Amino acid sequence: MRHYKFHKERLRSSGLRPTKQRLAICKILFDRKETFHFTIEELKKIAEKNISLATLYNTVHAFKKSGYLKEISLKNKKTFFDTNTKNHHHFYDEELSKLIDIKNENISLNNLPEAPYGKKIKDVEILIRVANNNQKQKK
Amino acid sequence: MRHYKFHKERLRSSGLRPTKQRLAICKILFDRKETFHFTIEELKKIAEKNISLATLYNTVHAFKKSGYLKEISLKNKKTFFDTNTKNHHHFYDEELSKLIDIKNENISLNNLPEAPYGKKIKDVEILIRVANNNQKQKK
DNA sequence: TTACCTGCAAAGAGTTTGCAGGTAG
DNA sequence: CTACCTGCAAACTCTTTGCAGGTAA
Repeated sequence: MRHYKFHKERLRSSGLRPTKQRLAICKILFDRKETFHFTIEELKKIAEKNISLATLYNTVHAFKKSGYLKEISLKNKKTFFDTNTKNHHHFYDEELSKLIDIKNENISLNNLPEAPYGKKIKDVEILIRVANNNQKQKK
Repeated sequence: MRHYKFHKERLRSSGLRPTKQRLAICKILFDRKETFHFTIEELKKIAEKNISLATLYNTVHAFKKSGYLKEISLKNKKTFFDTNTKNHHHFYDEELSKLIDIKNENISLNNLPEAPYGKKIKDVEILIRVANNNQKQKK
């Protein structure tokens, strides 16, 4: 429970009370070195014991709203979240349903197109789909 | 019914018989100059009269499988399809739930990162989210 | 104590499927 | 005539919501 205070802080600043279920969720999401990509279902499996879906959904959505989590655009019907909220992009392995961060120095756009009239660019998301080397390249 | 033959051809090569419902769907999707972006729900609304959801889903999925339609990655829970199957990218206006094609000459990546070990790049998808100029920039 | 939180189960939204009657080849 | 197709409604999956009992402040 090393990061307990940060967890409480995150919850408070998301407008949530620090309950033991929510602290357990924080531990899973934020007590790790690596970026964590997950669906609610996976989070449920990891938390397992006794945290209800309702609590998972409401906590995750509060974190998303306050900027502690980011949602990723995918074709998948399940929603993916990312604990890395910095501007960055992803590889997506459809076979494994796994996301992998792309380090920002490894990718860059050289022409950002102009937004349509009256619109402003909010965000750029690049998704690179990958497959195993030994498989057919185009589905 | 100018493109009738092409519609039949598309259906045949997707393993489907050309029935009048499916020809009506083809007309909506392919008898147009502009790229068409749609959800099944929108297609249903346009077709209206008498085409069932089952027929819409099975026809659209067959076209996707045979490469006449492309599915777009979005956070949206509804699936978006695109009649432009060439490699290209999109603006997405979340307020209107509208996709707009980006012309390929207006965008380019200068460093494509190396795929993770044992993987090969299949596809790159860039999504640029836009909002009205007079609104808050970050959600 | 009071407002907020929890788990459960039911309701929603989008998509998929099973089936009995209908149609293309 | 046969295999495939259609519309309908039921089933499924993921997500959201209502509620009655429980907990943080």
